[in-house]
Amino acid sequence: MMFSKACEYGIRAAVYVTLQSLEGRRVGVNEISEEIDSPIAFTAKILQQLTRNNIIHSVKGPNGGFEIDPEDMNSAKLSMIVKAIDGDKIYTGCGLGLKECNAQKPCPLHDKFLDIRNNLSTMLTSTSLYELATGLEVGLTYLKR
Amino acid sequence: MMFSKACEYGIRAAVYVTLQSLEGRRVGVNEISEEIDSPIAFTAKILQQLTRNNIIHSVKGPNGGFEIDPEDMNSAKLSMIVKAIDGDKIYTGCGLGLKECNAQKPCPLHDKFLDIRNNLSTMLTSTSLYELATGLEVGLTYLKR
DNA sequence: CAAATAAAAGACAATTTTATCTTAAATGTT
DNA sequence: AACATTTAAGATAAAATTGTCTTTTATTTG
Ligand code: FES
Ligand code: FES
Repeated sequence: MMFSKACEYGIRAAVYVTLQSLEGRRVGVNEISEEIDSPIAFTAKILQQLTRNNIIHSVKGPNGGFEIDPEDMNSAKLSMIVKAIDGDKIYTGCGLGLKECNAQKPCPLHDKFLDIRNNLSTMLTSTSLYELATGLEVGLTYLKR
Repeated sequence: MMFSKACEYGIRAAVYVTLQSLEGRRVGVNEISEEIDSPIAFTAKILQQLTRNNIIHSVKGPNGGFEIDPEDMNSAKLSMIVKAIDGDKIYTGCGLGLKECNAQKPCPLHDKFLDIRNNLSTMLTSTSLYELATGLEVGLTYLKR
């Protein structure tokens, strides 16, 4: 709706990886997709994207899996995940679908849309994986239902 | 990105119909899709939806076309179009894709997402077709580029 | 080194969204 | 009444997104 399905899974997966890395555990695709209730093979693809974009880190072989360096948890923002998976149309696209959002030749919704989009953008660039994982840790939030 | 393509076309079409109805002109699908730069047959389908939902009015036959009663221009809000075409997942869906947004068992993004969503929702329910058409009328905004 | 494990990569399949085309129904004009 | 015009409806088609399956590559362990 706001994000693609791939992006939703990507965020949930990244948050779960963060939570587990906080405990020093590396996690595999099977566990991840189980815990965030997502299609496993599709989730694997998405984790690959996150890895290629250096948002999380992967290790092959026995006892391998995905992890995120605790040092990076705070600097890893939602905006990075969204950009890696959905691209930046959410930041640069016109709300009414004109080629590009352009203040010189704005669509009728431009001003109002820009407002919303800036809110969203600010939220995404200021929210870290660490922040999201901590709510989970204390049982206040959920990644599946 | 935020709205489906169908919804984008729907809003642009509705605004164009409003603009023309302001001048007392009824407009056909061909002219509409020309003026908003959208695929014609697809646009026709979308206009059907808007008509079925009583957002605009259609007249068949020679000199027929689409129009909106000037009395309705102010009460016709963007939220109606979005709801008619994209449904209400934009209002009730969870940002991270959990079955439904639910404050009792919130996803990690719930609070922040709700904020954005409320902004968006308020914007959509308070913006009328009339308001959007007037900007166009005076040449400040555009429906195609 | 061989075997087992786990991610990476690539081909393929299903579903949804976007888009087109054809026929039918309604309405005004001659 | 016949005809032209224009929306409505329904059947298809194309493209994009979502999802699966198989093979390859890297790494650990015995
Ligand atoms: S031009 Fe449409 S949102 Fe800026
Ligand atoms: S539960 Fe996810 S947005 Fe409310």
